[in-house]
Amino acid sequence: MPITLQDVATRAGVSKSAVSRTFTPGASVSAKTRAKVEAAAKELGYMPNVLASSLTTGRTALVGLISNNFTNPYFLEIFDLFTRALQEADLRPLLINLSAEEDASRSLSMLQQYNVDGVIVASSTLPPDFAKVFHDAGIPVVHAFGWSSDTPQTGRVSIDNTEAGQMAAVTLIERGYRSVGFLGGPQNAATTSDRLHGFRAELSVHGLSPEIQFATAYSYDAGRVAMARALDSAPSVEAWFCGDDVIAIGAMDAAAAMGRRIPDDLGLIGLNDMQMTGWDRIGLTTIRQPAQHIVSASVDLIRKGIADPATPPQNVILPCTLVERSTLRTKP
Amino acid sequence: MPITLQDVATRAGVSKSAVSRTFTPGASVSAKTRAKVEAAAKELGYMPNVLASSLTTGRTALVGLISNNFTNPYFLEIFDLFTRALQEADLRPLLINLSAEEDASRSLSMLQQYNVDGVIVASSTLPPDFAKVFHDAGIPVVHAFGWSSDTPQTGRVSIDNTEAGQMAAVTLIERGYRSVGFLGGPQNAATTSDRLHGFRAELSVHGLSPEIQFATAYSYDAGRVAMARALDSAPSVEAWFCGDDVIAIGAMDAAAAMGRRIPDDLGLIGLNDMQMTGWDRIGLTTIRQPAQHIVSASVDLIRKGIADPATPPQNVILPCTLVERSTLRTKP
DNA sequence: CAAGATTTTGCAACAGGTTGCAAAAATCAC
DNA sequence: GTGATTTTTGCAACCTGTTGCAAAATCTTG
Repeated sequence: MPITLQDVATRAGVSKSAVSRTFTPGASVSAKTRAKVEAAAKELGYMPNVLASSLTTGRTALVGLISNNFTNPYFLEIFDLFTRALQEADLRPLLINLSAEEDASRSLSMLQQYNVDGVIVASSTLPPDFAKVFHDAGIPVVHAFGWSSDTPQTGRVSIDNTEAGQMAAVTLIERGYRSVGFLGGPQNAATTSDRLHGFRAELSVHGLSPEIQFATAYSYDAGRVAMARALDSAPSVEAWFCGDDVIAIGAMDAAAAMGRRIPDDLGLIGLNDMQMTGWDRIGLTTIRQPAQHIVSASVDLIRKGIADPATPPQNVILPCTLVERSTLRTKP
Repeated sequence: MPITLQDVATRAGVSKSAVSRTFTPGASVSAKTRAKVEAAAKELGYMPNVLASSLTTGRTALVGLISNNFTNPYFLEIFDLFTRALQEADLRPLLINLSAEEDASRSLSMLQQYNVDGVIVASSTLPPDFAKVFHDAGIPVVHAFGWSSDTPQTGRVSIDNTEAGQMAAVTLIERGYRSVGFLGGPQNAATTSDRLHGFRAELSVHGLSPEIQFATAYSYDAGRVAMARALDSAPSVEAWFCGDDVIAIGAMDAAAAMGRRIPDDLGLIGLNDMQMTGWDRIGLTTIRQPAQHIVSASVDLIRKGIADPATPPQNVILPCTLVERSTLRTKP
């Protein structure tokens, strides 16, 4: 049913090769034959079959986009950015939702069957060696939003989470908070421990040390229960640095439910700066990840990796910035 | 580099055909050869190349997942459900973000190049004939979340938006609201007009007719500006039926900003029941779309369409339900 | 155990392209 | 215009699997 190379060749009165070359950038075809072929192709409505050509070229333009953060609204923004950036680069995202099983090797074999050109791991909770599996299999890979301070074996694009933690500490201290807490995301996530590390280090410079709590997930509910627990066990803490905006929102609601007013009775600072933190009824002060840049840098890295598989893995670390809203008291 | 059929065949001392048949369900292979082949395949770590086999079988297990709602948090829930359901069915979502250009034929040719087995259009704003393009090209397609009352040419799974509008009207009337408004999504969306139609019809039974406003998008900002305008032009309206939860949240904030307390001074009812409507600081009363069912029915339809391309397009219409929270006054 | 029926197997063609190579055509230099 | 270059072209092999077909092997049955 669909039009093939051969059909076009016959129609244009040339060989298959000529047609193939017409559609291969940089191949040798004379202007005349190219014209004939293009005319025939247009008449017939021909579209080369990417899959067939991938057999010989080894290229599919398919990129695995793996994430396990399908419940954090921030990631819708991330997916929006990624799909657009990939489309722009003429790459097609093959989406994998890892919420269920987090087995890298299963994803790997699936993506290998489809001959993906590269893989983007968009997750703050997947372990750093998750991406390594792809790298070891010879597939260009970049882990976005998940940089941590341990050995960099694969491409990474992220903020420096240690620095983010430090920025949170600096901010809280500036505002005169002395008794502060860290309400992190899942305890085993590499990003969480980096953030905690930076937060702690900066505090200790000022002779302070934080109360510590972990939410079990990057979600409203997890943030809410963690904060309820925290308010109970450490009621005197004046301000909390939350591991993520959505956790912070859960925390806000937990605090409100216990009659604490924000920011008068309790300060909160989040991380990410997802859109809805700017909504009136949220107004969360937060540390902004440069999502747009992280995404475009990731796609750039993948493109380079695809263009030249010998490219060594690269790390890109981008700066984050404070976004002031209304969950911290102003300078004392 | 990767292991091929031939490698396994040589290793196992059989022909390529034998290996191929071992991996083809229902093919004729003796237990002995199957065992030999499986052993060899395991040793070598062989994985059949889906793309190569798609050449002859015509099947890729790829499903185009098209949406243009990458800014509405509700759709993250939808993507989560779809990716899981597809994975469960051994289908792979090839994601297309149509936020930029909404040209069906471009998506079509892209997806044709990849030989997708089917297409799911997950959108409430794309026109009903968007999906038709795929259907006409002989690709099984289902339009989820976008059913409207016009002629059904393709598979559709959705709530009955007319009924949803009616349910909103019934609810508002029950609560004693007499002066009500419709704050719809984009005016040209088929779902919007159905909702308006049902809303209006039910009101007219009671001798009422609604104030009408449209937001320019399904987004917080659009809802906020539309409501600001609405409060200005129709300050006496007591309750609004919003086209969507995120619009409703924007509307809540606009009302709050103008000093209207909810639900005392103004009632609001949304549609979708996305997770965050249940957050304390939102607490939106809304009409729930059975997202889980819509998704699983969509995937079922696609599977049927793939299994037997002669299957006629089917429509599935699922019921919605009211979820009471705190943006409507209680019965008078 | 032979004849017939059934199952298993390998060959070779095929799916829709790409590409190295040598022949053919066009271009250039003189 | 001729020979040397350069460019364009088609042939045929190849990419990785699948499948119709006929031959080979195995199983039935009397």
